[in-house]
Amino acid sequence: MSQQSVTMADVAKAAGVSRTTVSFVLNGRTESSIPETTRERINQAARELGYRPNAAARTLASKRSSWFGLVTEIATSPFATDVIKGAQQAAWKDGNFLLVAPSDDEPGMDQRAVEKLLEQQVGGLIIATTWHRQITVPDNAKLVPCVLVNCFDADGEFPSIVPDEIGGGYAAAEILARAGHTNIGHITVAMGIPAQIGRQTGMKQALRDHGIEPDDTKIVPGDGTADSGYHGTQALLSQTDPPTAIFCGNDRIAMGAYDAIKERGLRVGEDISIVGFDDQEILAPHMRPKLTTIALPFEELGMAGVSLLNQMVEGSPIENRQITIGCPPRIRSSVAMHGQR
Amino acid sequence: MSQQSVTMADVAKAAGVSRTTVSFVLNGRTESSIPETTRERINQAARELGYRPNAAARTLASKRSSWFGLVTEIATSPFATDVIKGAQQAAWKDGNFLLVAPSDDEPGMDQRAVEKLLEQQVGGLIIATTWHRQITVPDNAKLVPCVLVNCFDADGEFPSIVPDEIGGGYAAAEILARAGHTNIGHITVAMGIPAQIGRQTGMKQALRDHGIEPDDTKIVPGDGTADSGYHGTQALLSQTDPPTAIFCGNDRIAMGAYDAIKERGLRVGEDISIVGFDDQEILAPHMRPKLTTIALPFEELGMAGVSLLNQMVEGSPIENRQITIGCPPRIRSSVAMHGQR
DNA sequence: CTGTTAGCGCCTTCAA
DNA sequence: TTGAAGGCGCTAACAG
Repeated sequence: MSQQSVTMADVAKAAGVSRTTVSFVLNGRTESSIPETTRERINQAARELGYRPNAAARTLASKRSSWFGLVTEIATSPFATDVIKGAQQAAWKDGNFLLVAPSDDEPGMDQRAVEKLLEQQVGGLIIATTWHRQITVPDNAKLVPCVLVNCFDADGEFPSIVPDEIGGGYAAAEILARAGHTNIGHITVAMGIPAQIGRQTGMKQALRDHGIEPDDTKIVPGDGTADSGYHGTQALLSQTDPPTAIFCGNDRIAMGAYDAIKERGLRVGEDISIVGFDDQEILAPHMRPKLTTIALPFEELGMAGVSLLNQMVEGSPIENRQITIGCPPRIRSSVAMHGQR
Repeated sequence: MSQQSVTMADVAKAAGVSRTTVSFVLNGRTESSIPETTRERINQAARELGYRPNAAARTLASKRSSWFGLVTEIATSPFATDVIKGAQQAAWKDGNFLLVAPSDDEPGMDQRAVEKLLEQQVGGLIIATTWHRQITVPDNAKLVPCVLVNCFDADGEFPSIVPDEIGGGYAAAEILARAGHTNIGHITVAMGIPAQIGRQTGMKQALRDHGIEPDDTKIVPGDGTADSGYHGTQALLSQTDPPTAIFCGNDRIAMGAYDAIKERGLRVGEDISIVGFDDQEILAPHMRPKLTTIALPFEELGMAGVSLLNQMVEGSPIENRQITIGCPPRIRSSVAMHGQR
């Protein structure tokens, strides 16, 4: 490090006071009130000398660092980067940093990542995943406060923050039902994952609440790819009584659905209504017609993660160990009113 | 921090040696050779006690930290996250961390970000942007080694690493020319930015090299959105001698182009060939037909950034201050052979 | 209200 | 080959 090194002692000397005094005013301690003039003198000296606090020294002396560790595979995938963004913003606001360590499928890597993070004296840990699922948390993560984001552990030992898949599925189906559709298809994401289960459950609930009996023959299993959306849509539209609306398990499925619909000479948002899920910013607003979809609140997940962590670090009791965050609808142009009531 | 605190002194005591000795073996110093038995004894003691080095103490004492700072707006945008990924991997491999600080449009914010990073004793700085462009670097960034990634400063004071836009444009046009197309349209990204200028320049060069005289009436200015691709394509296809192939300035433009083409009852990859740019992983491989495009080497940019930084920190002379990294083609299914030679 | 005094955990030079 | 001692820059009791 080639930084010039101006220390507190230097500032103290220049201002003609002791290091303690400098430490107090520079850290804005109010408990012992120091004359405004002294204060000013010190601040000025610091400025003139170009004093810059040394975070390592501070961490060492105070035994508390200004950063949290984030271990995640997200850094490796473009899908959920907003959780990093949210976490970062929240941390940054308090002058804290996020140390992000890449998570890896290779077994044991997570443990190593956590280990490195602990060496850096992180005050807390966030473990985040790209897609909502169950994980097993490395043991050493228990050494500091730790919260799970977009994932959860089997026995709920760690507080976790996840999207409200059920609510999202409900919202999606409701949009369609409210538009007058009664014959609604669904193409799922990969079977068995929380997103699939939750969204489908929510959808069925919404249908029932709107007086529509869910029909399992209208639900075709997909795998989250555009291809599965394409083929799923073809299957649905080939039924004898084809749906007038389809709730696609995610935006990419919707992308495939668009293609299948257009290929049949039908029009999305007129003949067939589509609702997606995820609200991928690169995709949804750019489709033709622009896709009505349900947003995954990644940024909020990240923010909630650090704020929960903050609470834990400060020792506040946390009331809610399983926080679920709503998935808000993004109404655009792929849904049409259908028939009359 | 609630970590149990086992220090080197503890290990030393347990192993019956001095702290110095412990420090030497734990850091793998070879210069003074310590008996294998002692070594083993120390390692075992460390393991048993659960010793974990304290990075803050190490940084303080050695005056060199194990991290680089990355200031970027990328953390805020899903478009170029791979540069973080690449940088992180490269850093992580050496046991180093990346401290990433959000960059902000608000003037002065970058300076503040750099300031915070310097306080953390970063050994070097990377400044990265989402899209290739010129920036002005905050003054304080000069205090440590600093490299620019996906951007550059006006007077080339900082080493910078950027994608080879010209080469990419050349490759795109060449794919089309080699497929036998001679009437090739182009829809640009936002006018005046390096991507637009470089790609267009490369394209024209490729055409000339293939005996095709560039025709400016075939070049329609866009703005990088799917909408501009849609309208640009309509314009192109309405010409009296419409192009048989279109080089779209980016993948989203290509997305719009697909829609316009399909709407006219033509088939992408048969009647009209399309080449994109960027290779957005969420988009390009999911389009129908899958989009042939030119990849932006984000990950490599990031990796090159930290490896250059490593060199600088170690004081190695750097020969190349302006590194440009190739944009490799991704051949998929949107280009068809055209006519005979 | 301000200054003195100890460390924090580790690295590193110097002796032994 | 190993041990002793000093110091990195800062915080935090505790005096004055």
